[in-house]
Amino acid sequence: MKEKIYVHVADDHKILIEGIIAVINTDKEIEVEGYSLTGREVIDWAQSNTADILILDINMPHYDGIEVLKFFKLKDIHLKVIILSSYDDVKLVQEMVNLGASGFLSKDSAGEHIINAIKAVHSGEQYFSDAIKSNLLKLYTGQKVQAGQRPESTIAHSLTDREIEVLKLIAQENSSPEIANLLNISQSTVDTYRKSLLKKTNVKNAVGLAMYAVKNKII
Amino acid sequence: MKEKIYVHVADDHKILIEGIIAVINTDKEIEVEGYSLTGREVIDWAQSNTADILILDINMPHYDGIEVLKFFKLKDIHLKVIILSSYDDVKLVQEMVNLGASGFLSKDSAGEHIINAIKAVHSGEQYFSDAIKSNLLKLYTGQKVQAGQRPESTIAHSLTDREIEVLKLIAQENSSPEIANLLNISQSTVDTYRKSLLKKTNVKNAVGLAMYAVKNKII
DNA sequence: AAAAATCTCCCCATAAATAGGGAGAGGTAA
DNA sequence: TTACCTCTCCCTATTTATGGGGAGATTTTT
Repeated sequence: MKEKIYVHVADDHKILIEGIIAVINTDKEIEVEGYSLTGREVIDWAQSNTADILILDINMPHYDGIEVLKFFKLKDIHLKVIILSSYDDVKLVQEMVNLGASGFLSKDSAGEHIINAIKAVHSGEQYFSDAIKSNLLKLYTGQKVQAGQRPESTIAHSLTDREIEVLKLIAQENSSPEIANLLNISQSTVDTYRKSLLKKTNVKNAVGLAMYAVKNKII
Repeated sequence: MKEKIYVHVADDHKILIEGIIAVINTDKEIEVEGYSLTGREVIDWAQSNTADILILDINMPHYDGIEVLKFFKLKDIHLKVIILSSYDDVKLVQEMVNLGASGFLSKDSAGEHIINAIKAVHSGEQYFSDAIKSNLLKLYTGQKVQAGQRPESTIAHSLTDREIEVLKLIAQENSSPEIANLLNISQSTVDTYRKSLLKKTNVKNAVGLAMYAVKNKII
């Protein structure tokens, strides 16, 4: 008999976690080791984890999915991560994959896909839900997207790390002087980021930036 | 033996639906009659429904939960509805209850609460998750909130029609001069609305207003 | 009728955001 | 090496936003 695959689930909605556990329990090869309700819990758990795979929601309070992945990278924690997202956003997928995620599941997808994703990722492959794959293909037309290989690319007008940081803080109601303090840079610099953000996202003002952040799940 | 309670589940995330079904199946008195993935499906289903209770997500594509409730009211469809929301927002609860919802469950709450909510609502009571109740109490301090009775609304600081109009336009990236033009009022007036909006919603700036509008489904 | 709420407009003042420009340091890729 | 990108900072200037106050006209509620 095969050895079991141990999975940890992180999502701020308990109902969803219970659903995932219920689905996973239908498969004898996979076992849920535990779950976390916030990003902070995930990070605490990861220090001494025993699971093979982490199923990670992007939107969580106290460190979101992106920050969790960044933490893993920083601390050199090598854990196979399957992202669970409400949106089939390609840019988000790119960011996640670049941060080390091995799979990307849309919450729209049926439960059975979780099983497939877990097994694929556990055996070293990458797994993307169909909606994601077709969205990816739409973007990379002409460019070969080989299975299991990371698309390199640079999507038009993609935001830099620092710009995303500033964007988050803008969307969290911070003013430029406040952001300058939080990031320990001068207000001039923050204003420079504001300008480039407005240009790149093609919105009119800070409200537009906040909406952009919401749509693209940056916050 | 008691007769069964038939439930219909509406949410755009299939995984969550499966989770709810799994949880409900642990109770012998309750049966899931079917599910819908969009608001439009719910409306189609409601024309010839056979269920006792509808569990309704607020955020769905093609007619959201609020619009579904409005449709029920319009068509005089009397169906016991339990709202499923990501936010414990009191104002949202108020709106939902005024639109005829009988219960309000946060997605953060554990699965067992669904069972309790279904049974309570089926026997004619109202059901609110604990987070909601404590939030409500915070608002109605001093005012008695009797179980099973609809709070007779007018939450402190509810927004006026005009304020909501202005709020929408702010959230759509318009500046004060632009809004003044659009509504054919002076910029001074628009600024007055901005001020009262900031006070009532207790956010810091226009970005906060936009986020408030998103959370409360005003846009 | 009286009270309350809503919509409208104005004054003052300061803080913040937007728009244009330039520019150096450091790293990466062609 | 050259070219490019990113991060950082500055200057100038105008437009918006915020915060405080007051107040008349109309409608709704009590």
